[in-house]
Amino acid sequence: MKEKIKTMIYHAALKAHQKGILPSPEFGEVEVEEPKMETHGDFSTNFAMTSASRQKMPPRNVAKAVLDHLSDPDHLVERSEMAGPGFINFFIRPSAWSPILKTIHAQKGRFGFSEIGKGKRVQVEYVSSNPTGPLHVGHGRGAAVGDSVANILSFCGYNVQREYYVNDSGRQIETLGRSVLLRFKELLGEKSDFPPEYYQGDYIRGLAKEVMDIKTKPDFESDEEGISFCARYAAKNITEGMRRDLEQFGVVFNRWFSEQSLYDSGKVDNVLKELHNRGMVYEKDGALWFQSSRFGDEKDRVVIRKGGQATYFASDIAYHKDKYDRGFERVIDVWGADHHGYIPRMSAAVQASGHRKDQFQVILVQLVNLLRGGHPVAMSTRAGEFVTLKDVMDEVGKDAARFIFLTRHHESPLDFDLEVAKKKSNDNPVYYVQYVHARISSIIRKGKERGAAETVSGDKPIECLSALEEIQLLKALSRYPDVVCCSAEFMEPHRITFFLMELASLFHAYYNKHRVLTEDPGLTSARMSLVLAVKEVIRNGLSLLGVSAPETM
RNA sequence: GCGCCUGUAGCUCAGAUGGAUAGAGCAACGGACUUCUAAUCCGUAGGCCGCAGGUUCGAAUCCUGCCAGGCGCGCCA
Repeated sequence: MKEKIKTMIYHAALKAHQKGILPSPEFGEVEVEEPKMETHGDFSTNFAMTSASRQKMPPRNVAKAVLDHLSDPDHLVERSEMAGPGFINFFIRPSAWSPILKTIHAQKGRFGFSEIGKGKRVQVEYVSSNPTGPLHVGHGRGAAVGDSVANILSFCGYNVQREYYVNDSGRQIETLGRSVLLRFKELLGEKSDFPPEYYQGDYIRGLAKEVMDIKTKPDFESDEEGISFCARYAAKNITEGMRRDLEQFGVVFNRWFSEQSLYDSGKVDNVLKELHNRGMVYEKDGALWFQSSRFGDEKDRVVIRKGGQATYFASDIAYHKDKYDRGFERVIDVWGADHHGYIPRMSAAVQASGHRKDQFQVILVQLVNLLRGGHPVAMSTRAGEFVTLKDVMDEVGKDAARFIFLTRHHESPLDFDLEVAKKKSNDNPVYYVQYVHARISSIIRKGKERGAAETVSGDKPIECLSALEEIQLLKALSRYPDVVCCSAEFMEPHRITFFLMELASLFHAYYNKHRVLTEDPGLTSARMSLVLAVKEVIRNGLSLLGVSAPETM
């Protein structure tokens, strides 16, 4: 609808120019918005104001020229007017909204899809938590955001791959091995001072017990062998646990990419050699530095330390190069907001390997404050005490957790209250939205019992949908494709969440005021068509968020 | 000290590319179930959009400076 209005304005301006009323043929982009106030119509444009200087005419004269040349072959507009300093407002004929139902019923679950991605290959990497401990709530938010962004991009015509980067190499893994080995030795009766820099959580003891089951006696040749065995065992085990938790959370990756594999295949060495050949690395103070400052970072960064070990950054350079080598045109990383200082150097690395700056984007996800009944839940990573993602899922359910994670812009901190998330009331937005789906499902069932089933084809006359609440619902449904598009463009799933809450609110209001199943078959059919469309869009939107749409509640 | 993010109703938050009189939910108060699911709805009230300047026809939105909070500034990950 909005697009049609844009076209109308453009054509009117063109015609006015041909008749010599508007001097310039340059119109710029025609912008159309939906005014907040009903008295300003259904759509409004500031076209006259933005092109006033170009046309060298007062805005109101430009507006008049456009208004005088509007043509409306589909008869969408009931009336149009000039307002204020030069706005042009359009009032849509109420019956012009209902054709959207036909589109929805024809496209079903694909309604709102688009081709803006043009099949472009894009990779979304998310969660990528170190395999040194279970996933906690913060990772859950990252998972929800990343997964939803991937869903949305895919829906908008991108060829999306979902990837998890496993940091299964380096010091932290060694520390993990040491931690497990030490607990293992404790189980064998050795006294130890467990160092504070080791992983403290109880799960380490659990892993040590499992190691004990495999190695019934301390038959490690050396500590080194023990560490390496425990490290490999623990990392594998923890990664498997993450995979299970994420699956329960509805998140499934196309690929789990091992950091270690980058070393094994020589890709880290290769990328450093390549950078060396191109003069982008240099030695200083016994270390090897990458010239990230040439690409906008505030200083150069070490890739090989004095002792000869590569930094995490070195494998990250190799990893990101590999992403582009695999053919991804766009790479999106979802990171915790505390890593934001890492963006400039990563971006520099991407540019250094010959890619455009805009081919690499990072979505920063802010932290989650876990509450219970308004009071903070104590969590200390150092002491290894934290509420895991699995705990939260088991307590509040997958749907509530995912939905609530997506009720905020990803860059604003989120209070997650376990009590609220469990509540089955208006406080809890997920049920508010899902309830719409269940209510409509119930109406459909009742309708079928009454033999109204065959009237639900969606192709029946729908002119009788003229109540205010019906027009509002139709307008909201018409907006959905635009919402999805924006959500994809800005990588902001919360736009869909908010849209769904608004649509749900409109539906509940409608439901309370009007009956769908009436004595009038024509009216009943039209209303069935409307609520079926609402149901379809609710399900459609929820699926982009990774939330289910129940038939009954 | 430098950099990034945030600051909107009592609380939690929306307001993309600047648009007209600032938007929800919660909490508070008052109403609505003999009806297709009350996990719902209707009504009332609530605001120097952190502060001060600037840019222009027009600013919550853009620029500058302050104030407050969070995060980051390693040859850690």
